[in-house]
Amino acid sequence: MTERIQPVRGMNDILPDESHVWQYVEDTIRAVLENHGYREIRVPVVESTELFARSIGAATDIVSKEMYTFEDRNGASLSLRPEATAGCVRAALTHGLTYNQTQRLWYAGPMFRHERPQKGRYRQFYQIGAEAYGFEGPDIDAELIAMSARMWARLGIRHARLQLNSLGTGEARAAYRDVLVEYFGDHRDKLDADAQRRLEINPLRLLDSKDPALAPLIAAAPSLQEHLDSESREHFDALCGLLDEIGVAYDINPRLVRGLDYYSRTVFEWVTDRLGAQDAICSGGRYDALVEQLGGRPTPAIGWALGVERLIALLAEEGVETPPRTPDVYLVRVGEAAERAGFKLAAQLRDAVPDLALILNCGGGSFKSQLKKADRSGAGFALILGDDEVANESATLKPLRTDEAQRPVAWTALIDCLADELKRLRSNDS
RNA sequence: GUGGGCGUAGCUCAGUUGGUAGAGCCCCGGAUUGUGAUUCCGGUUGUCGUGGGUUCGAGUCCCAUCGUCCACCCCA
Repeated sequence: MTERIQPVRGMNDILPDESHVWQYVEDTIRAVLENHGYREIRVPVVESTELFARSIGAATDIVSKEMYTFEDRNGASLSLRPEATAGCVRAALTHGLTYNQTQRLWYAGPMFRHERPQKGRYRQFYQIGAEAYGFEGPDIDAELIAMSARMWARLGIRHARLQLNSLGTGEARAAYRDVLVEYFGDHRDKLDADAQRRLEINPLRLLDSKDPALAPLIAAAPSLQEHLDSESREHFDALCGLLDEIGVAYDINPRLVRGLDYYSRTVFEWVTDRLGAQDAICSGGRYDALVEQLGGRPTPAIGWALGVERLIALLAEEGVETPPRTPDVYLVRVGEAAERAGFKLAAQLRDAVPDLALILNCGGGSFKSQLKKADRSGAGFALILGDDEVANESATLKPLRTDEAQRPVAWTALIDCLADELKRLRSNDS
């Protein structure tokens, strides 16, 4: 045997047995997004490396060591997108979507980060995200958060909690950063190499360190909330008020800081205690400075992204059932004459009843094994075609999911019969 | 990038101190049956992740390598 080619590490196949769960999640979320007036945008998987360096931050781990970066044939440095916000903003600027207008957008697709895979973390992973441009007030923050809460409800997810914080404006955040650097700098001797590296690269992230040795130091650190500018404080209080009003519960977590440089003011994260280390299923926040940073006019912006794999894992963890769509009819053909007649019959039925989900048994097999397959397919009916049936131009319609008796149906009556049965099947479903 | 666990049939796994590769599920054929559940009989499936080494002999011991899982880091 020839040597097999292995799949790329951290990149997964989504097999037929699981793809229906993906479709359930995608369909449910898409419906909620569209119902809130968000419209789909599709942006490239590949962008100039510069775009990510300028938006996410050149010093972040994502950009400095996790991107799939390569040169194209002209020598330009390109990267597979590690997230889609940068691409959405770039597309908005390219096409003038934020010029004197607001936008509500959503996207879905694969992202790429060269990390060591583990539970809930893969090198190719799927995100669905929502972005809103040009909205100043806290009501859009609340809308985006409420929309995500509504998605969990629709999907059947119960174990997700909302963490909320405000980083303040860019200036306030920068000032606080300096205060933090000074504070932790004074206690440098208590920081291990890892923490010291964080202090250099992203001091805010020291606050959400998991290292218990740092806990006392973090607890005594100057608080972000105290350094919030009054405008951000008002915005944040208003957001909390709006969430209170519609009954969306949240925890204010002053240690919630985001890893991407572009965030400012409102930040939030939906976390769960059911998924192990990768516990964030959806996170986002404001990035009011990003549009300008990428060459546009100052434009307020906010968005979130959810991890589809994590959502699906959580769904399984919560025991949410997502049964696959089953066929309506499984056509069993026994014998050569039946195979020929059945093939033609199947084509006629499919043309006449567009909604009909019909599986044609191919490749033979005994009558018994075919019927077994029909049963396992979950079909509502087996339509049996043997020598006898062909001889008198009929087929035997055998209900599989009920105790009803099988009955012969003439070929000429089959289309009407199946249309009727389809109606019954569909009304039973709902 | 760092650390630890694990790689045996399509799937889930067993395989004693080194001695001729197994079970269940699945799949296929048949018997029984209420033409499909149950029960019974028969059948197919393996470079034991890969490459070296030790040994008369390696799935088992040693080394390397790849993959995978979990955690750190990072983050959806």
